Amino acid sequence: MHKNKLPTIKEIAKKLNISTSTVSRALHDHKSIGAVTTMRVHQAAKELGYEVNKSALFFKQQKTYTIGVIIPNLAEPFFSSALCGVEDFAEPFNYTVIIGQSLDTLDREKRILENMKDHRVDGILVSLSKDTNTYDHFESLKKYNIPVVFFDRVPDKKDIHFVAGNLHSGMLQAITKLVNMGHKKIGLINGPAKLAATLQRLELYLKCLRSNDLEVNYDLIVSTTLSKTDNVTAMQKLMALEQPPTAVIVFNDYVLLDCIATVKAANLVVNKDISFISFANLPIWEYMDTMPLGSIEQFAYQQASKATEFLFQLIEGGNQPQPAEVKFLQCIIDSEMVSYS
Amino acid sequence: MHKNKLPTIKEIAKKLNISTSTVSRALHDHKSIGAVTTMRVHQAAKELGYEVNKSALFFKQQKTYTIGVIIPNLAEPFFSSALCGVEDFAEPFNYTVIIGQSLDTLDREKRILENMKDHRVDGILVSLSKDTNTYDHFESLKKYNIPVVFFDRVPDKKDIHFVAGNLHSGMLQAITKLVNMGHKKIGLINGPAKLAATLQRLELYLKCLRSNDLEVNYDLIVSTTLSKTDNVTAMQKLMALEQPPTAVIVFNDYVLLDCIATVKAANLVVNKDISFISFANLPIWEYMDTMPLGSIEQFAYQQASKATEFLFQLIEGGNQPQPAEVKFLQCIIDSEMVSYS
DNA sequence: GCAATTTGAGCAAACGTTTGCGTAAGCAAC
DNA sequence: GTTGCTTACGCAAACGTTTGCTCAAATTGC
Repeated sequence: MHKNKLPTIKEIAKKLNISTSTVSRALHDHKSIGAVTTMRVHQAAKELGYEVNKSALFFKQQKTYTIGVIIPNLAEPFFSSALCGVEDFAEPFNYTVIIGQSLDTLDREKRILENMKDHRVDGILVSLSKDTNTYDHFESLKKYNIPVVFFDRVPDKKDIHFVAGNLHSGMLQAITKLVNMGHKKIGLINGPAKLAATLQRLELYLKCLRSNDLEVNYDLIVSTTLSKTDNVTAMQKLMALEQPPTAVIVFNDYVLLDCIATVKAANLVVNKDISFISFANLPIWEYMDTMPLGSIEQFAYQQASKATEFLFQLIEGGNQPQPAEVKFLQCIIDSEMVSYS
Repeated sequence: MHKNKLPTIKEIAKKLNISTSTVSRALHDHKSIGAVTTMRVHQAAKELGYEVNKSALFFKQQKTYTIGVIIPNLAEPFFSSALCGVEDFAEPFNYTVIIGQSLDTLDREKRILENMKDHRVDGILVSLSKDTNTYDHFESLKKYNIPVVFFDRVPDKKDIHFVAGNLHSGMLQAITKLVNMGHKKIGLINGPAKLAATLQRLELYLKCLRSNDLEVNYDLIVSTTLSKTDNVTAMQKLMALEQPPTAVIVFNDYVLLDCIATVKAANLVVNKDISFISFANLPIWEYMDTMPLGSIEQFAYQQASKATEFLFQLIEGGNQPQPAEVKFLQCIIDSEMVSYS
C-alpha cells in the first residue's frame, strides 16, 4: 500500500481541470458556480472519497467548533447526565465537545483549563471543583476571548455567566412534606462551607422552617466535608443528641447513603425512627431496600443544556460588535422534590 | 477593547527584528540558534503572552493529537472508569480525548465514527454498542489510516487490535466458591446472543462446572436482552423451575439488581434461598442491604489503559515503514472475583 | 450592432507554523 | 590567502481551504 494521502480539494480541481476556488464554491453550492460544474464537482468528490480537512478549516477560520466542559467527575450521574445535556445541544450545531475531569482539585482544574485554552476551544462550560476558591484562572480567559459559562457549582460572583439550580422550590416542598407528616425536629447535614451550595442550603433550610412556623434548633445542623468518615460522623452527631431529629435534610444522595448505613448500624430503622430527604435523585434508589422519603431533583440535563445555549450565544455574539457593556447571562432552574413513597 | 488578536510568532519576530523561522526554532530550543537570541525570544514570548496556535500546528503536521473514544454510555461506572484509564494514559503524551456515546445503538455509533473521522482524530478506541452486528464502518477507517483498538466489547473477528477481559479466572473462582459452599444447582442468566461476552460466559460457565465435576442442567440457563422487564422475566423463569437453582451467575450487576428485586418480590431471601455472583463490581454494593456473594471484576481502567497503549503504538508505527504484514495487537486481561462477604 | 449587465470561473492572498536549504560571518588549519 | 568547518540565522515553500477581487464570455436591452 502506498502512502495513503487523503484526497484534497486540489485533486478534484486537477481531475476536472478547474481551479480550487471553483471546487470549493461548488462544494458549498455557491450560486456563482454553474449547475453543470457544481454537479461534476460533487460527482468527482464522491468518487475520490473526498472529505473536507477540518484541521485546515479550523486553522483558516480561527475557530475550532469545539467547546470544553470541565466537571469534577464523570462518574457522578449528575455530571454524566449534564454532559448529555451539553452534547445533545451541541450536536446539531456540529460542535465537538471535549471533557476534562477536575477530580475536585483546583490544580487539575487549572491544568485542564490551560490545555483547553491552548487548544483554542471556542468556549468553556465549568462546574467548579470542590477545591476551587480562586477564580483567576478563569479571568485570564477573557484575554483570549474565550467565553465561560458556569453551571451547577458556580463561583460566588456577580459578573459571570451562569446557570444554577434554585433549591428553594424543592426545599420548601420537602420541609412542608415533613411537617405535614408530623415531623417537628428536622435536622440538616450540610456540605463544606466553601461551596456556595452549602450556604444556600442552610439559608433555605432556615427559611423553609420559618415558612412552616417551625423554630430553628442549631444543634440539628451539622456539616460534613463529604468524605465517607465525615458523613458518618455527622450522622452520629445527630443521633447522639438528647433530642435527635426525626427527619433530616441531607446534602446529597452520596452523603445520605452513608447516613443510612450509619442509622442501620445503630439498629435504628430508616423512615420510622428517622426519615430522610436528600438532593440529587440518583437512579440508585430504585434498587435499594431503604430509600429516603424523597430527593430534590436539580435537573442536571436541563441546567447543562441551558448553559450550553448561553455559551453558544456568547460564541456567536463574539463576532458581532458587542453592545457597550455585555449583559451577563444568568439563569436559575427550579428544583423539584420527587417522592419515592 | 480592540479586536483581541492573539499574538503570533510573527509579532515576536517583528518585535525582535528577526525572522519567524528563528523564533520558531528558538521557542523549541533548537541548537542552531544562539543562546542570546533564544533567551530574547523566550523573553518576548512571555511578555506578549504568546501561545502556540495548535490549530495551525495540527493543520501543518496533519495530526491532531486527538484520539476518539466511543463507548456505549458514560453513565455506566465501567465505562467512566475506562475513560479515566484512557485519559490518564493519554495525558502525559499531550493528547486530547474526545468522547462519543453510542447509547448502545449502531446508528449513533456510526454517526460518531463519521464525525471523528472527519475531525481527523489520530486514532479511535471503541467498545461496541449492543446493537452492533456489522463492522463495515470500522473497516472504512483503514482507508483513512486511522487505527482502531477495541476494548471490552470487541467484535468477533481475528484481524483486529483489541483488549478484552478474560472471564475464565473470575468465573472459575466464582463457581468453585459456590461449589465449596455446597451449591449443586448453579444457574446462569446470560446476555443477548449477539454479544461476544454472552457466548464467552456460557462457554466458561460450562467449562467451570465441569472443572468442578458438576453436571450441566440446561434448564438453569436463561438469557435476557438486558432490559429491565427481560431481566425480571429471566429470573422468574429460574424461580419457577421445579428444581430452581440455589445460586445464579448473572450477566452483570445491573441485571442482578433486577434479579434481587424479583427474588424479594417473591418473598425469598437473597443469600439464603438463592445466592448470586455477578460481573462488574459496581461501587453500589457497598451501600446496599442486599449484596451478592461476590462480583467478577473486569478491570475497566486497566483494559482501557492497555488499549490506549496499543493505540499509541499504532499511531506511532503509522509513521515508520511498516513490517511486511502488521501484527495485530491483542491482549487479554484476567478477571478476578471479589467477595463481599 | 453596441453598451450594459449577468454568469461562471480563475488568481492570489491569507490563516500560523515548521523546516529544508542557503549563506554570511567567524575562525582554524594549511 | 585559500580552503574547510562551524555557528547563527534568513528565505521561502508547504499544509488545505476560503474568499475578495478580477475578468472573459454570454446574455440582455436598446
